[in-house]
Amino acid sequence: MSGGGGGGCSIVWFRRDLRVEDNPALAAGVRAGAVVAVFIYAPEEEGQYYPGRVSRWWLKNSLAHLDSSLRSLGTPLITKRSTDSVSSLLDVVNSTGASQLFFNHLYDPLSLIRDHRAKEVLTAQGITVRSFNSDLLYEPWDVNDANGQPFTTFSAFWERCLSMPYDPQAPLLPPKRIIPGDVSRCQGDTLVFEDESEKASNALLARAWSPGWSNADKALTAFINGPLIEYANNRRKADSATTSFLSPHLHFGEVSVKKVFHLVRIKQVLWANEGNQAGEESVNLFLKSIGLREYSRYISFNHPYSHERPLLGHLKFFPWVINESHFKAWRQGRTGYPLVDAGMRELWATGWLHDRIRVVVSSFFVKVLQLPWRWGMKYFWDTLLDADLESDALGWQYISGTLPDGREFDRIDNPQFEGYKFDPNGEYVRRWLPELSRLPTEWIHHPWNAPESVLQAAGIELGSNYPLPIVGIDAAKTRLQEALLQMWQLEAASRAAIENGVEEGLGDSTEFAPIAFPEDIQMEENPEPVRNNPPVGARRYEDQMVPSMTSSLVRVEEEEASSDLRNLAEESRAEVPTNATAQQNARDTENQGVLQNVNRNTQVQRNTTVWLRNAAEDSTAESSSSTRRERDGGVVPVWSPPSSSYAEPFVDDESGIGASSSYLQNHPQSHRLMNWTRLPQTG
DNA sequence: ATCCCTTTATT
DNA sequence: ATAAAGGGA
Repeated sequence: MSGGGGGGCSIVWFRRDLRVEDNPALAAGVRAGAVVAVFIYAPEEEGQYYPGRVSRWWLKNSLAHLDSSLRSLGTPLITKRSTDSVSSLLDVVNSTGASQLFFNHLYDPLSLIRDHRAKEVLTAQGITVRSFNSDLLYEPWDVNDANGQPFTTFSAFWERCLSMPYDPQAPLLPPKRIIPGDVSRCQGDTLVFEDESEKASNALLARAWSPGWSNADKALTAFINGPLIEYANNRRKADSATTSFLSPHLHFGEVSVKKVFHLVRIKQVLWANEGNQAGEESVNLFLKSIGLREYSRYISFNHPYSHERPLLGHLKFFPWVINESHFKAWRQGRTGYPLVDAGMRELWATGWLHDRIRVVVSSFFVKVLQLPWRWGMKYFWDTLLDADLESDALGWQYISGTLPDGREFDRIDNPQFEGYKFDPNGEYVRRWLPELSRLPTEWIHHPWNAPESVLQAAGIELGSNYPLPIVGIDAAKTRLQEALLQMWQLEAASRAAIENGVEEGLGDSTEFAPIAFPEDIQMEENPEPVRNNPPVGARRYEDQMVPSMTSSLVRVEEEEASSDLRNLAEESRAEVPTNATAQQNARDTENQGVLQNVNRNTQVQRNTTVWLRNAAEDSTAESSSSTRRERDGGVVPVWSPPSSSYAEPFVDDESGIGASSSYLQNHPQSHRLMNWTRLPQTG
């Protein structure tokens, strides 16, 4: 039972590194001898962040792809269904006699804790555990400023990454063959990632996307040899298919960032030699987006609560508008702002959104609707094909103005102006909002200003087949000013209370009473009183209008409808207009009929939310010296209070958000993780 | 050169 | 919002 002696095989534990190329853990396993390749599916461990439907679809396909690659190299992928990854690992150890465990690092808060526990538990069993960097150019603990401190702004961080004294490791080749370990006594489980109705909803995804590491590799090559050179010019257009479309591949580690970086750099040198300025600029911009992904891991590692709490403390005092019908209107794309609505419908229909539009819809959510950003983040999590906790947390914190270098909080982006910026001809809006398709470009981004005659000619009746703005921009500005005033007052009061040593009651109770994500029931019930007139062609007008379909897809869609009837009672049923707007690239059109049903996982989420909350609360600790060093279930990274910075005052006035002085000094509640690097790290 | 205006980017 | 960068007189 000791797990075998020195001669045992190695377990390679796959997680979000679903590739055989440039996979250090796999390479180490192969080097050490016989390999047992394992994937453990334990979504309940993710708590509130149980993966969404489209994300699970991707995972399913990616695993199948990996399995067949591994088989062709000599060994199958053993899959385990679990609620406790670590005990499943122990099972595999015991049934295979493995003596070593190899895996690649992850940096989200849950993985940090779980992986640390895995190391402790397996090491205690006499297993040699080694872990590697496969997800980043540089490990977070290797990128520090001149004082050895972590960076607190992106640009400084990225500058440093680009000028590190040593290059990122060169990508590893895939193994030529793998000696299989003995898995005859190791029971694998068949993993189920979707139920019947989800299967139907997912049917169209495969037309637009090909999960799997070799497909990721093809996508990378295609991008580098194609759209990359025009990236700088095109990246501003909401509608163009000129982004890399690598994000879901990257999320699951189907392609290694080091390889991306490496290949893109080669192009850069080439273009630099040719004097191709635009090409170089494009490379820099694309690499920057890779850098943001790196930074998201960096932030997550250094501030493992960043998916739950604002990095700048004062935002915890912001009086969010708890308005579930606004939340619903946003999700359904019925806010009355065409660019926002088009984006939300594309998201709903396809699980995909251009980065620019992500900014537009999330900024609208936070600044105009003033809904709690975590709701929006959770919805992204549930609906995005490339849902990624670290990236999404960074994105939402940036938008919310809760990063030292984020947008200023009192700034409101006007969707009307952004519309003309990112979608100057209104094509994007017309594609996703068929009810506005006949509106002239002059009014397409602000129909509420359009003369009655124009609206009539376009078949639009505001408030009926397309909503009036649910919140006016001016009203939003006013409310935002008031809310900010209130926020600063509360913050000041809390600070005073702490300084007087009264007790941190005010601060802490708010801090740790994050506004709960609405329960699904609450979300789905109380159907909004809807518009009186169905849009032309709509058959169930109480349901949401969604994007137009290509005619070739309508048939599939209708089959889907019948198999999905039980969802009619819920909100998330899509109506399929019959007017076809075909054309454009496959990715855009072929996705369109895909339906989203958010929160299928109610049950699971309810049962498991507690885990996450405990973990987060404990690890974030109070804004005073953390004494909580242990908790149920295992060892966590040990926290240490910021040392000298404690005497420093908080930000002194409203201008503090963007203040240039040290973030950590101004925000001592943001603990640094002190001794993580002391944990066994190899590779 | 210098000023003034426009454009662009912001994680 | 704002600051930096670019362009034109």
